[in-house]
Amino acid sequence: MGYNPAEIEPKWQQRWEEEGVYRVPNESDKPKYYVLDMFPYPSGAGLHVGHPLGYIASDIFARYKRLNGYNVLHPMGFDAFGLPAEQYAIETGVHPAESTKRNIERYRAQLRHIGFCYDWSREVITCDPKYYKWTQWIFLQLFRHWYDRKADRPRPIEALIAHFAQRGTEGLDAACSEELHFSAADWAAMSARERDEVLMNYRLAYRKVTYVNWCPALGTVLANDEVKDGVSERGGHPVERKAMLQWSLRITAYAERLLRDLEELDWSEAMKRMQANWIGRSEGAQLFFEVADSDRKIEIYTTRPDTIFGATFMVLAPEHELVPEITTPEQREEVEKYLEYVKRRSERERVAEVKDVTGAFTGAYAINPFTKERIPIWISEYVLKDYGTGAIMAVPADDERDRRFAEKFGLPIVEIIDKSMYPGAGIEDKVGKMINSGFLTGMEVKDAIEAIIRKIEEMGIGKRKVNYKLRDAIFSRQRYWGEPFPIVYDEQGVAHAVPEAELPVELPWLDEFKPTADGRSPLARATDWVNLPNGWRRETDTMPGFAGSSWYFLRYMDPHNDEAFASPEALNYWRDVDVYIGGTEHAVGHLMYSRFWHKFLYDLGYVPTKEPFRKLINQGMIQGVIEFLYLLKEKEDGYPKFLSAKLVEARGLHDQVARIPVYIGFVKNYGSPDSYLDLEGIRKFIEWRPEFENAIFEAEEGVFHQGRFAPKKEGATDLRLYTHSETGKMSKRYHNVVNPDDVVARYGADCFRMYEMFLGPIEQSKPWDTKGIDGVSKFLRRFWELFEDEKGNWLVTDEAPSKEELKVLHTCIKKVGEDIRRFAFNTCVSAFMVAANDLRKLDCHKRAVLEPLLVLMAPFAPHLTEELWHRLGHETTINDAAWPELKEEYLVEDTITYPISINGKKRAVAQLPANASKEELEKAALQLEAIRKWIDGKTVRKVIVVPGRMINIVV
RNA sequence: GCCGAAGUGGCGGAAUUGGUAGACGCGCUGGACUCAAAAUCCAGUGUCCUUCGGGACGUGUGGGUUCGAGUCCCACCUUCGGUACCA
Repeated sequence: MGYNPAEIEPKWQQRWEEEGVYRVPNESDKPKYYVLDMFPYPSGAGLHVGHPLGYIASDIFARYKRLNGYNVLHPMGFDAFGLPAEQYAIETGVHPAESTKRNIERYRAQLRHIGFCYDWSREVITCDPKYYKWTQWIFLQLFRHWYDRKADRPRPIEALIAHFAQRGTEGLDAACSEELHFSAADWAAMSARERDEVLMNYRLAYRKVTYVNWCPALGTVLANDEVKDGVSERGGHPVERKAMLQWSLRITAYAERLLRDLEELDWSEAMKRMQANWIGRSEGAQLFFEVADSDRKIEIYTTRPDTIFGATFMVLAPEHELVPEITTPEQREEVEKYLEYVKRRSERERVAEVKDVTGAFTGAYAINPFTKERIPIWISEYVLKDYGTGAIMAVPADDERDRRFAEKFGLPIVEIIDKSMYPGAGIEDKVGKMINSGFLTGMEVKDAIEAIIRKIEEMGIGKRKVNYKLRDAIFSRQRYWGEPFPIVYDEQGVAHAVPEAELPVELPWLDEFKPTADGRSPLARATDWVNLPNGWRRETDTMPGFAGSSWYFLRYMDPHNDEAFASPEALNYWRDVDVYIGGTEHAVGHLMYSRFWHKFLYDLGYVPTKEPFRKLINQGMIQGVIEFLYLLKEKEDGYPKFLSAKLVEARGLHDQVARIPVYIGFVKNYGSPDSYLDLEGIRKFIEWRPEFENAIFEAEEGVFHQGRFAPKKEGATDLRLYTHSETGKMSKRYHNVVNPDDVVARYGADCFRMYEMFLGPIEQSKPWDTKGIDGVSKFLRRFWELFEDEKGNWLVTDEAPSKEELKVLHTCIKKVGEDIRRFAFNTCVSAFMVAANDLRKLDCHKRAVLEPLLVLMAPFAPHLTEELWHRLGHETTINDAAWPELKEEYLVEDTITYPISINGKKRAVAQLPANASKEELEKAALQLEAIRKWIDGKTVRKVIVVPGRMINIVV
């Protein structure tokens, strides 16, 4: 009897599954609605309580939409290719396919326990050959197309070949890596190999030389976040930048459209701004500087061509192709030393470093086309090869970094802008009057920019250009656990697409996952697979994590189709994702790539919408508390020694201790400032980390060593080894993962769902704290008791509800409806609590009130409401009920409680009629006793009355 | 560094459009029930002062706009996310 989630939840989960309650058809008279979660990467640690936050929110919204008459697509799947599984394989020898399968099963079971309304028949797993067949297929479409800027859409590569055969590059305006110029005759004379290289310059999926973080000691390529301070995070081995021929995707061809189409999206302004900044559109000029005493030219891009008279030196990216050529013999040694240094620097370090600029002089000079002066050419890490042209004209007077560079290396600074009439304008603000600038002198910056560009174009040394910070996406990984490329190379090294009929190119089974000695992917070891009978060879790189996740939302629409990635019928019915919920950590990467792929498929006529995700909701992270023990860096008498955090504090030993994360299950008062290990906790800790078996543990009360406790204080029998608590990521490595299964087992899924929502707004990050969950649990029991008392007596009656009871109900209908629509689920839970409290006070057990309330709460607590719904006599699922209609007439009040302020400070409240006029309200307020005492003897200067809101008297 | 977000009681948070700051819940305090404890129920709970009427202060810090600012503007501090091979 009574509310027993352990009984009703598995029962309903099973029945829903048996009856296919959450199966979604691809045809329906109802309007469609697509609610999507960012699918998880199934890590070995399992789901923690942070993951379901967004899933619960989307589940509530999907259920809400279904109750409002929509055919709702709400699927789930797994992003299953990726680095961690491969890393795990290298460490343990367990094949990624096996660990991934196991992890997915665990995730699936965990998700099931929470009672989501997923249509599991539509599950998508990116490492499944049936799925990645189509990832490869889309890649091939990219490979087979180039972007025609005139037509503003991709066209088949055959059209480009025809163009070259007829006219060479003449009249071509195509997205490319490098502007090429050749004639039809040149094209005709090219070898197959040369033609392949030319076409690579235009393909949307193409190969070029790019740099990777190569760690010779580990024999592997590292992700940027695996590199810290120029060495590998694991092991601290040196890392260098190594050039490799790799696949890239020409996302830059879509830069303008990716930027422009942001406007029509229902995303937060912050998110749109982040995407826009990532795309980084700028307007400026592209121009050439001649290298002195040479026929070489250096191409630069600048957003400030107006400052060219102040360009007193040039800086090239260290990797710039002209560097070896122009470096003079005297400077060779210095330049090479500098290149050696840069090789060890990560890209992030290179741009982030602002305090200390570094560089080297090449010995060569360029000619400033306007001042005609010889200006030195330097190289420096702050100029990046892949941004702009990899070369800049340095204007120390008007650019912060250039100025620092000039100051450090004693280069001339020529002031070119007078900003005296713009007080407060920063060095890089585009305002001021030009000085020392030849024909530009006296102009305003804005006019000067226009004038100089016109002049540059007139002189034929450059042209106006729009540039994007967005770079093409490197699409090769020298890894095993990813999609193989559907590409083969012939004897001459020319890339060919694998015929569509032969897709998927399946990933061969390997037992050794380390890359080869020269940095090629582990797949290179699968020689039987790599070498084809006709002498051709397969591509051995694999695709990155974002390949499979860039289009998975389309596959859910028609997940078992073997003829197409999804049928046109399914695509035309579901169209796009109406609401997409996921973390901000994907703000740029995943969302940008998905938008790019989607636009490409749209251009080819495969999908009916320009954008994949109409509305985006960003969910915050649920953080964990990390509990650290302090371990002295110096051993004491040869024993490791742990100190209570309070002792470390008192003795000021922070510099002399290391922090060892401890499993939170051992810690008393977990999460509070005075969390600690007692003797029992220490024993568990030693059992868990046997290497500390002989360690000394010292706290205020005494010392524990080798199983014995020596009290410092008389009579002490236990100690408190205080831990240091910090909020941070919930992660296996900090041993602070809270498993939703444990919470569900203790409180039930409905309680878990509501508590996660009750914690706060979904878009905010917050630490997980189990303490508050009792409140929600208590609420659910009280809610149940509106229907059935503890003794099992059914209380629901068919009496007509009172006006007051209807007001409680309709207040809740209004609040919950509004709040679900604005994704404020935390306040919905409060609204349910308020309603339950009020109804309990009114001793209301009437069906006419409770039944609609049940429907309101069904999205939040699906099991409990389904159970009570059936007990009320319904035979069909509550998911097919109708959302209760709001009747405003039950909410109107006769009187309103007005706050009355003097000079903006509240001094009194008064019940006044709701229909009173401004004048009546003013009069009533001035007559109040509590108000008179404030205004007596003063003049009332003004009375502000906002009907329905407040009254303010100014004296 | 750059881009983005957030700072409100002891804690999670509420205040939707510039209009009663602290809804709802946790915790805490007191009471009821109980041999006792748990559970449950009732009452109180921002801080300080108080003659117990009330008063002063209070939304990261400093300034500003306004009859009125948690909300708008300027500057700063702190924390979190991203920064292109973690997913």
